[in-house]
Amino acid sequence: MNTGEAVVDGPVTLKGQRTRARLVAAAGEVFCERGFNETRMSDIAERAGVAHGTVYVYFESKSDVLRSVVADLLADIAGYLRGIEAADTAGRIAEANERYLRVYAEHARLLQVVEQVGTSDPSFDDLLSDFRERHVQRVADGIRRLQSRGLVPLEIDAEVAAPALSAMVEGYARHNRDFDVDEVSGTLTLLWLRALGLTPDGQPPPQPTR
Amino acid sequence: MNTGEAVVDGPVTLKGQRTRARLVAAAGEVFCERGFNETRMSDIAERAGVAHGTVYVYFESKSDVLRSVVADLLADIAGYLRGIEAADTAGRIAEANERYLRVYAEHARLLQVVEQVGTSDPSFDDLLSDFRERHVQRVADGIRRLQSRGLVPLEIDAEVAAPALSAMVEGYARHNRDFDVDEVSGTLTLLWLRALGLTPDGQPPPQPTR
Amino acid sequence: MNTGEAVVDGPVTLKGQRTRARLVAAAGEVFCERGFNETRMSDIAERAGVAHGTVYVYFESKSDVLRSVVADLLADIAGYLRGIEAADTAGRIAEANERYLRVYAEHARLLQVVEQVGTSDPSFDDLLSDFRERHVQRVADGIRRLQSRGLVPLEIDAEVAAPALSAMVEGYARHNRDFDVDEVSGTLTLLWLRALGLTPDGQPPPQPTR
Amino acid sequence: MNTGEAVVDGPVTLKGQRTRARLVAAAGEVFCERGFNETRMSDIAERAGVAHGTVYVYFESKSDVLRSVVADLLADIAGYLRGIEAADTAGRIAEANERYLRVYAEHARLLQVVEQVGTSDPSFDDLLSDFRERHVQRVADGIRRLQSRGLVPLEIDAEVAAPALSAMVEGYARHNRDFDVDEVSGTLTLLWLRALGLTPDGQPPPQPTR
DNA sequence: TATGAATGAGAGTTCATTCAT
DNA sequence: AATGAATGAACTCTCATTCAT
Repeated sequence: MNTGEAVVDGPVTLKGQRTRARLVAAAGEVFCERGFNETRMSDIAERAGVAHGTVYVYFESKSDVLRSVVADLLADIAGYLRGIEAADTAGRIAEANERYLRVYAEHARLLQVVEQVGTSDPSFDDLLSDFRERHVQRVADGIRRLQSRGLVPLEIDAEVAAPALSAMVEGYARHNRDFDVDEVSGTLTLLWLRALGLTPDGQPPPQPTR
Repeated sequence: MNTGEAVVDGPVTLKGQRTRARLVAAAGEVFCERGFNETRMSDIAERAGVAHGTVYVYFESKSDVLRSVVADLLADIAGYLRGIEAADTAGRIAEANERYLRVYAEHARLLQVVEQVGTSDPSFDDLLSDFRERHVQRVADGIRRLQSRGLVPLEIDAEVAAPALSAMVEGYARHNRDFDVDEVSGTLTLLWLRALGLTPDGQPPPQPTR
Repeated sequence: MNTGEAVVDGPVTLKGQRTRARLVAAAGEVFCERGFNETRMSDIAERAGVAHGTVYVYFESKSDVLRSVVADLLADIAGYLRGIEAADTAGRIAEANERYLRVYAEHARLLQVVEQVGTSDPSFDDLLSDFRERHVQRVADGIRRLQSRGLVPLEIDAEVAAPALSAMVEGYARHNRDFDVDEVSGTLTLLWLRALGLTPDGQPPPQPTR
Repeated sequence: MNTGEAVVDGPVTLKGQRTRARLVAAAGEVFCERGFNETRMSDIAERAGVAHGTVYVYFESKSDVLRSVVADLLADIAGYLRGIEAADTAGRIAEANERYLRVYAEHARLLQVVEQVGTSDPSFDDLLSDFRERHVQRVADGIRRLQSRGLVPLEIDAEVAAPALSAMVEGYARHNRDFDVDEVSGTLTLLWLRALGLTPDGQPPPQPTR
């Protein structure tokens, strides 16, 4: 005796859960291939191997499908960026950048699609903005910590530098199709460190005169 | 009966030229407000104060309207970025960044819309990519020139640094609504210079030991 | 495997009978609240606290559910109208009208819904027409009996008066939401009696000259 | 240079006005034949001899089409009921009833359809209720006038009698398909007059003793 | 008996585009 | 050059009904 709706509560049975998962996966693929507006609900259904109407058993609308896809996506990305293991400053920055490039490259197309939708649906814009904002704030905190330790000059405004450096890495990944992470992440990290006044080993450069 | 088509040759009469101009201006506005997909041809016509069908006197399709809008836009931006006047390295970089931030901020929404369309129509993607690529190449040339003069270390890969630093500035402008150019352009230029190993006066820092 | 179908034979077990009864009751409620077309099978199921598919264990279609609801309804109404106890003519008419008003008011919404469906499904139209026709014929018989006893003038066509006076009472109830039966039934009966040429005590008025 | 929408302002050209009129006429026919829910927009278009989408040039939705049909209908009916010419009381009542029966019979099916829709869309219910209420109030005013002239006994509550007698006539027409107006209107008027205590010549009966 | 996932025909609605005037 | 009526393909979403479990 279950009066709840699958759309709201999620599927109850194992079969239902599998179908829903297939749909989310299929939707992710098709959105990447065709973009959001150009994707038909029937494309998603077909890709998942179910009937047209089945999509509406699990989702309320096409936007709702995308929302589920994005939820999975952001959770995936967040997990990927967590757990930096390097101990020293330069190593941590290098590792963070490398991971960012890697995960961004992997999901570039889908992120682009979400941005596309965000242009006309603010809720998706918010989703990305919030995610990015959290990331930027972590970076800003890191910069301020380095400043308090005297490793980064105070003349650098962390509130500007954090979004700027983040944008540098994200923007590189965004605008360069199929780059080799191993090749570019070194240079990007180098730029990042120098911009903050750190040497490649994470130390401030010797400053004889100043 | 007129042998030439207005759509191809452009309007002949003064009245026609004015109508066409009104339509392009109206389209720019409406695209910014609603995005491309959400804009109806009738919205454009209404905003321009003409009948629905009149749009097709001047344009072949909705995409064609956008193409005209974008042509104007990119020409405008290109003009804006041209003619840097500062003489020294740091000043030129500062001026370029400031102009970029300013023009980007002014047209951010429209650029975003073009990108949105680019997601599903490669011709618009190309338009932006080519424009950006030309900009990036100018930056890369600049970096290489500085390297050849010994002002920027050779360990920096200009082919990576140029798109990265460009992305830093563009990305900052993209993700920060309504920032104050005067406030941030200083920090961004500072980061740019330091990243390349230049001091704020455009000189390489004194390097006593190395 | 059971040879008899529940839908045709009615539920066998006590549990089944209870579920079916719950469904009919739930359907009656929801039909009243939303109308037939606007009611979803799932609304009925939900209201009855069973799964969507369960409705089809007991009913063949949505129309079939309504048919069951209507069967209950008409039986209920018929029972209500039966067993007039008053002995004299005026009293019988008054009692009949009062009961009619009362039972109609109670079930007004559901009757309206059945009529709504009758607009496109003649079988429901027939259900109501037959029911009404039986009622009208009883009234016509009564009028003719009064005419044969000389209490109602022969110039009144019983075949017209019966449906007309019935419609007067039904129509009053139909078009006046939440009227007070006790307040209006007196006037309605008075009109009815006078129309037939009877005084409030059920006697024809003294007719000195004619 | 017309920026208004046809849907709101009505068609500008003669051709448009004709098409709109054809659509309203066609819709009236099809609604009568199939009922509202069972009528497809394409049925209306087909009947009017235009393409599917053309309906949406003139109407916003299926309900909007019905609204236009009803507006025409009620205006037509109101015109029909206006302009009673008889001079004496009984004649006026007879004429009013006859006209009502005639116009109701003519539009019975469409009125039924509107009522059907009213079941789930209160705005249509209101349309009919308001129309009926105005009619009833005119009747009530008439009864009160007769009472003030001593022609109708004060014991009759005009607020009940008016809707009741109106319902008698409407209800008769509603429930009897294809009746002959000339045959029944006499009896109905007779009942109406007697109910109010008037003789067929519109005078109160001689009341010797009372 | 009961469940709830799955189906798919079908409806209303949208809107870029065409075209007669 | 301009109009605005007309088109119709295409799309999203609904929901009664079926069926495997």
